[in-house]
Amino acid sequence: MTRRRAAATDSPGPDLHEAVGMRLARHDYRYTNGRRRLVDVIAAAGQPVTLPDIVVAAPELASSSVYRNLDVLERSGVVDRITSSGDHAYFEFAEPLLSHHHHLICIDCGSIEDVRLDDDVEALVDRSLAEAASRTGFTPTRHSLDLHGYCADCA
Amino acid sequence: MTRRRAAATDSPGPDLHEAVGMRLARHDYRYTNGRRRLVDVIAAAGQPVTLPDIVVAAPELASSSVYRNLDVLERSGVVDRITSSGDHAYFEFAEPLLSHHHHLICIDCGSIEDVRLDDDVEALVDRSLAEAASRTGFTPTRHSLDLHGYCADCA
DNA sequence: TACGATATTGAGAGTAAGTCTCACTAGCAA
DNA sequence: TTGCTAGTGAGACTTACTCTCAATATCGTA
Repeated sequence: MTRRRAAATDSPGPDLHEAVGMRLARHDYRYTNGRRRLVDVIAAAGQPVTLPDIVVAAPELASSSVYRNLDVLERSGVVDRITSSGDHAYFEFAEPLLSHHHHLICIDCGSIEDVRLDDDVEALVDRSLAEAASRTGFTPTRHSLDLHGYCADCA
Repeated sequence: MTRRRAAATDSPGPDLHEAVGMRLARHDYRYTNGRRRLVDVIAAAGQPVTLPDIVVAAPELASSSVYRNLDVLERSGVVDRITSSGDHAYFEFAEPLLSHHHHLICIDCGSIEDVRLDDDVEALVDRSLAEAASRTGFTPTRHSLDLHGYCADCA
């Protein structure tokens, strides 16, 4: 599979953990060893990961706890869940832990890569969407702009 | 739930069925009574529907056949599958049977509404994405631009 | 440091969306 | 009509994910 950027180090700096800890605390969650390990795995992957990816990278983590903690991290705004058409959901750090970006989703193998767009494109999209949403009484929290197609390996 | 447009009539014109039949034929699929009924239900809904929606509207259709036929319709380019974070996948007509649009996805109740954006915004998004994708060898087939947030009922 | 209250963990049972099987039926070509 | 193949439907099956509950880790307080 093509890695779109170099994998992070296995031990991310204290800033990431500090930011995650603050977000958890804001929601009255504890930053336990298991959650710290989970954050390490996601950081080390450097790309959206599935539950099997996580358990392979950290077999000492129980699946049930990983599912539960991914949910906790999502509620705390640490992680975003990406539901593609594949079997598993993908997880990656939410903004601003990871800068704003979008996804190239392979409709064949289900892999997901990140891409970034120009700021002015983002601004225009946000403005148009907000305008369209306000017409229906919808309160937006974020947008997701994904490109579906075939990755380099499956083309 | 807020309907974003009036429901279509229960009997869509022959043009829809003709277009669907042609797409199925192109993939060597037959346009059977069950598939025709399924197309009728999706057309009558006038919004993305889940499998339970379909079975409630047409109890004479067997779930297993509906799943199989949604798959056939998707392969034939008649229908698009929208995987939100809810329990069920949503289905709606693919382009050009339904004009290009995007989704307002409620992160509370999971409902999905359609919205349309200005053509120049769409063009810019397409250009930016195509450019970004080409850098990684990705071959795009379509983009999905969804806005996540709270619908008027859940806000 | 010790303690008590409580959040978290982990193994495994449970749930349910979606897929598969297979005998039967409908659709189509000749 | 006849024969061949695609499609159907009831229900078994798979499996991603959730729930349960006894055991354990965490944290505030003294």
